[in-house]
Amino acid sequence: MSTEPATRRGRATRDRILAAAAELIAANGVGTLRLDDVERAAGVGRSQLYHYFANRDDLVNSVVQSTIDTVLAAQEPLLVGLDSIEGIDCWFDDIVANGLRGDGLGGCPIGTLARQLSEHDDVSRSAFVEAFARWEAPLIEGLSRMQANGRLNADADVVELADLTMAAIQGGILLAQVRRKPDQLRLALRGARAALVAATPAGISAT
Amino acid sequence: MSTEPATRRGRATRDRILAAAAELIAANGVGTLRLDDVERAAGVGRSQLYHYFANRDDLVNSVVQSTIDTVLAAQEPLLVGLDSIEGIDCWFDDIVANGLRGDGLGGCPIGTLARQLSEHDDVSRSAFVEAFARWEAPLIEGLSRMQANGRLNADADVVELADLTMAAIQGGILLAQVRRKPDQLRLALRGARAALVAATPAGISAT
DNA sequence: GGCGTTCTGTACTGTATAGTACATTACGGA
DNA sequence: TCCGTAATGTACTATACAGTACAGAACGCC
Repeated sequence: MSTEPATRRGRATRDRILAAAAELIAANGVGTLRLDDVERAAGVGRSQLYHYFANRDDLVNSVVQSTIDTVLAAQEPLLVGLDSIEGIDCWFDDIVANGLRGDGLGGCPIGTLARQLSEHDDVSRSAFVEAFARWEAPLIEGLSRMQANGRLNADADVVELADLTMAAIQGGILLAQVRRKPDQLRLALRGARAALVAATPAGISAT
Repeated sequence: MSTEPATRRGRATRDRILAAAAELIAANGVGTLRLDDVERAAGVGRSQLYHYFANRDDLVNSVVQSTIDTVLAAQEPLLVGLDSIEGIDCWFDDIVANGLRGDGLGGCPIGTLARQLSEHDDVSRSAFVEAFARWEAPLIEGLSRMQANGRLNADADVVELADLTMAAIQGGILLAQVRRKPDQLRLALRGARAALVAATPAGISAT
């Protein structure tokens, strides 16, 4: 069974396993993750793995959860300012800057993992649904505030606008990764921005 | 080694294997594809598999290639009319209508497969890069024609517009699949449409 | 400092499944 | 009708890898 560590040392070991597994997954994907490699990378034995995690799936799920938490926590500061086009631009810039490594890889672990797992794994799929929702919520709130003070058309559907923004982010990362062209993400976000701007009273703005 | 069939019967067998494998992959993903299942589904023995395909990877790659060809061929008729907002709308409608099954699953095998494979498989990744390029080419041409006859602003970058459209499609399918909400794809396309319309002389149009 | 609990090392087992060997059957041309 | 080649059936091997067993070391508490 999966056991929470009871000592400082145990906690450190568990964290090391988690970090090593996360890195391997980020580098090579979930499917090819081997426990042998995790052990070597974390410098632990087989028995540790099964001391802290019930089985391979449990380990993967734990990585997923902690990854989601980390990513969302890192974004938190920016998420409160999503109540103006300028604030959203800042957020987009941050996503472009930090969402990908230079080679167009490594971006948004949430989307990357979701793409690999949600196919046939219903457990983690729902975890991603929740993660997306948590990520999207601040945007919906921000857009709602914009609507409240007249910076967004009254007839705009904020949820739909937020949804299409999320789609643009994920699609941009996907194309950037497959094509190895980080710029694709920036372009995708420009599309979402156009849709947002089109829903403002000003209507059009410079791209 | 992989051998091309030399007789009608052989061709039929190879096709059956390919079809069965494609269906299994579409249903359960690439990673969990077992040769035993392919055999049972196609009604063939192990020796047939290895008569027509070098190994498992070769089979998967063949499925990928034939899937790409099939999807692109099916879209062909619509791809010639992408030189007006109306034509693009038709294309979008078709993608929404045929790109997903009712439950938000099963759409665009290209993107779905790319998501699973391109992570760590460079061979098939480049196949997807090419497939995306082939798919995108007609859109780029259409937008260029629009630009030539003044229906698109002269300073618009047609490649960038096409890229962001592709990103919207893929992101929409991803969200639709993860959230099991087919509607997400439609919204994502609305975002791309807004970006396209913003690059037209008219500037704004009804959504 | 003794004792129970937590933690760790190593060696093993079991199994799923990709790949092989080889004999046998159907086909197709001369 | 015969012969070579393509196609097929079955039974086997190899192995990678998840999961287990169990003994021993480190730790924390009284």
